[in-house]
Amino acid sequence: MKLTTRGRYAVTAMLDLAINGGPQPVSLADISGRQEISLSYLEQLFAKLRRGKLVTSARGPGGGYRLARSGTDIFVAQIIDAVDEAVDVTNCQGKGNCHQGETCLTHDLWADLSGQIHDFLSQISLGDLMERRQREQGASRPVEGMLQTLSLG
Amino acid sequence: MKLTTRGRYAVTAMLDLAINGGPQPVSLADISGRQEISLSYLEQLFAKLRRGKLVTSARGPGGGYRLARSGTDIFVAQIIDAVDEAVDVTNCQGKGNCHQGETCLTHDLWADLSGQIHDFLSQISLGDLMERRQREQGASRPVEGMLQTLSLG
DNA sequence: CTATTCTTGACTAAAATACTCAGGAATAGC
DNA sequence: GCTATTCCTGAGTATTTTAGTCAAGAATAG
Repeated sequence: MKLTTRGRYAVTAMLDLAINGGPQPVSLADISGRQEISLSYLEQLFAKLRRGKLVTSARGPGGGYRLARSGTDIFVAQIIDAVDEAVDVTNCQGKGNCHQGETCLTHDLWADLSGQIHDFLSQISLGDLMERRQREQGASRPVEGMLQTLSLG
Repeated sequence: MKLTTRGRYAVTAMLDLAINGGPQPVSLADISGRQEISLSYLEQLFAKLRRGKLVTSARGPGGGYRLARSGTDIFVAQIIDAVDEAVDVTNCQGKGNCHQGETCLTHDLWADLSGQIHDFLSQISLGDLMERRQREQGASRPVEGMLQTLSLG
């Protein structure tokens, strides 16, 4: 699990899709305009999102991308996984040839740690993010919502 | 909150310090040898860790670094914060001049998200990691432990 | 047909990462 | 005081990643 700006772009774009899309597909040009992400960069990201089966595409005029399934069934971790291939956590490339075993232990440890983060992000769906967004637009009050539903704040 | 290999190096090095250190300081050369991290790179990392008041240093022969306080009081989030300066999450540099307000919303959203991860990593101390390590060495059984104490698995 | 939109691959500029190198300052032990 | 050890700092550098361009093509709605 890596946490970079690319993942942020992808989550943002997917959320745009969840908000502005529906039965009709949304073109990358639209997302590019709204979110100020370069079209070509979006093309790269959506190629990966499509391979990850998170979106489906329709070519031709009026075409674009749709969520492959309901936003309540697409999770932040899945989006990040699709665009940010996992880091190789081990120095020994998983061969386990770190001499005293101690080195490898810290590697396992880090792998577990990022596993935990992964689990955490697997609990947050696009639906959650949309829900929270609406609540904020109504009340113009920050945070809350998600923090509570996720019982971590 | 960024999650990169640099942070991993830092956590690994700090854990090495927690395990192999005590009243006596540990030299970077030792850590370098054990963890196979280049000495010069460690020097850079520890300069930041020292500025972050996570370690104290002693020069001269027999010198090295010590944890600035108990391992149970040093948290993974603090280590990562010390070496990986936070990302600027907004496109608008916090000016709030994203036109329709919608753009800014997704930014806030991501900021919250990484805030959550930050909170999460703020719950894991070096002490926890050491404790878990011992449990594993004794029982040679993976994961468990931390997963439960953190009530997230 | 034609304009639109996805699809792909190759390429590139800029930034970040993971280092190296060189010198200096402090200090413990002789 | 000398010397070896260790931290400390800054500058530089090779590699990788990121973010983005460019060009050509395929599908399809109208």
